[in-house]
Amino acid sequence: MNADNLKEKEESRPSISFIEQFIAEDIKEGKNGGAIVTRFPPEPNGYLHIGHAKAICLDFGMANKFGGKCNLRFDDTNPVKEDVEYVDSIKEDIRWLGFDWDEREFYASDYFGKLYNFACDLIKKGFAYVDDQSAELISTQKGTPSQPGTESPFRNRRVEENIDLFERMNKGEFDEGSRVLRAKVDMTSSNMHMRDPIIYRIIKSPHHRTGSIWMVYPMYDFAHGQSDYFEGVTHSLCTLEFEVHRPLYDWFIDRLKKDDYRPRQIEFNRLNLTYTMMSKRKLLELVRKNRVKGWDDPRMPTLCGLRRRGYTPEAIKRFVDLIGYTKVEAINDVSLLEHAVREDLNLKTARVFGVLNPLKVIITNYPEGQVENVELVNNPEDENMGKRMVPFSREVYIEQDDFMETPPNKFFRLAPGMEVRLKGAYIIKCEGFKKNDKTGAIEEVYCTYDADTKSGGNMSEKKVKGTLHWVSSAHAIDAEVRLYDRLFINEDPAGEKDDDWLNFLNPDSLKILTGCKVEPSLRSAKPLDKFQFQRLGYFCVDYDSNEPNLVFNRTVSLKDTWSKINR
RNA sequence: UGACCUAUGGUGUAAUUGGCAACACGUCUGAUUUUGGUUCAGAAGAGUUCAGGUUCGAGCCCUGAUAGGUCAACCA
Repeated sequence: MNADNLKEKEESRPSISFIEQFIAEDIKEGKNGGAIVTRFPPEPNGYLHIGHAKAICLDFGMANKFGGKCNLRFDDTNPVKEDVEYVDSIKEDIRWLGFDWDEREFYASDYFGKLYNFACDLIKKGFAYVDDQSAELISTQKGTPSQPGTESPFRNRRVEENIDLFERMNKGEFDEGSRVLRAKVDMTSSNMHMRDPIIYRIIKSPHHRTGSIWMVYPMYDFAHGQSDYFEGVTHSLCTLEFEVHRPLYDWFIDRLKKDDYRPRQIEFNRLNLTYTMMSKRKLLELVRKNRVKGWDDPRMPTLCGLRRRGYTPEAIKRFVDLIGYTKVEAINDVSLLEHAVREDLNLKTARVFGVLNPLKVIITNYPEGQVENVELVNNPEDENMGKRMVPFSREVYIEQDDFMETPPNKFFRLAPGMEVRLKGAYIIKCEGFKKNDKTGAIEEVYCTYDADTKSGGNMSEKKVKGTLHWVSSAHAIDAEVRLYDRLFINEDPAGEKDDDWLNFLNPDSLKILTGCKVEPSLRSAKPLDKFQFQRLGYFCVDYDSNEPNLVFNRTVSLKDTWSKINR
């Protein structure tokens, strides 16, 4: 597939999400004067992962599609969980994906004043009250989904008393947990969120942006919709679990809005990936318990982890495009993500020679000390990527897997008496090998080469079934390669148990291979450069290496039909 | 026991709004290939959760089941 085909394919994609249809209808009906404003509202309490990428692509994508704008808004209403470290990383990751919020960077904390005033307004109109009860008592009074709640004895406090108490809550006169502000909605509602939801609580920890000027902080439900309103957001896209919050969202907007404009909440399905655990809480736990080296550990499904692993933003966006947005709780197959990565990297990456498990081959009839440079195409998919010269000599390394003493049927590589081509160089024939008597390991393979079969030469039409990658032993650079097998966990998230999820971590998700040999052209490779090691997969140069040599992370393996045949 | 949401090949999504169920991934064949990659050609695989109803005609509308999910944090 070339770039044009890909473009064609993308354009031919027929699906239009229900969200797109909703927005198109709203425009048609002239709602909000035809304006389209969306927002991406992360809480700065962790790093962004691939699930967020789905939301980001939608929020920015819909704005772009309809000529609108997308705001970046940090939902920082809970100071005990949040930190500037996360703010910075979130911005970096969104930019990496290729989206820009220009100057529209907002914080829910920017609206603390407005929200406070709105809360006072609700109190004055009899729509909110201070409750002195304990969390436990409030909780039991809420009832259950099938049984209505009962009203708090403080529900009908006088307005003046409520205002006074709320002000004093904010001055720090009361302990955390001693009082809350609740909206007066309906304790008998079938929707639990409407049973006089708590809208303000006392928190005395300093906020990462506002310091200690506030002692009361709004809850999500009291901040999100209003923030949307303050910013002129028209379409507030969020995940399915917020569906039951929508009546409350609308309830607050009804009491806040002063004109025809109103934001609309639309829910879509969250991303679930097989073998992948994406709960922010659990990712944080992995980092804290040092089960991974950090948020950007290449095993992490975080955007920075995937980046370090060698994923491209284009591949991630393509994947998101392929899975679509619906209201079905879907579990997407990682193989589709991996497909998207291969599709993108196949076009972009230079092919290089690297041998993961070296086995020395000695070409007995090749002159000792002779070195010749053979010419190789960097990327058969893209001529513009040019060619390179790779040194060839009497001793080369091939992959251990590429030699078998007693080969099975359909084995097209090297075995006693068999001929293969060393890619870009000569056809060689296996004449013998040295085996360790004790371990049975093959230590060296002896071959002869046919000088007339050099690539590009006259006799080069001679056909052999197999072509091997190789690295000249005298010129090879030692490298370390980290192989990643799937992202994370062995079982699908559906089967995941909450208590012992750490045991689901795939022990094979990181294998480190040392002593790998790579061709000398890689000496100039820079961190995050990506390559395709012939027949082995796509690899990305790591930036977190204490070793003097190159370290590669395997991005994704190639489709390997041989191992399937072998199975 | 309640409210809300959802149900289409193995997986994820479509179906011009009521007109022969299509696409992608995956799987399997074959061809080309100096990557067992890529590319190309082709195949198998669902009759749309079930039962009724409306209609000339239903994946789509109606009724009722069934299954799964969400909701009872001073988290977002």
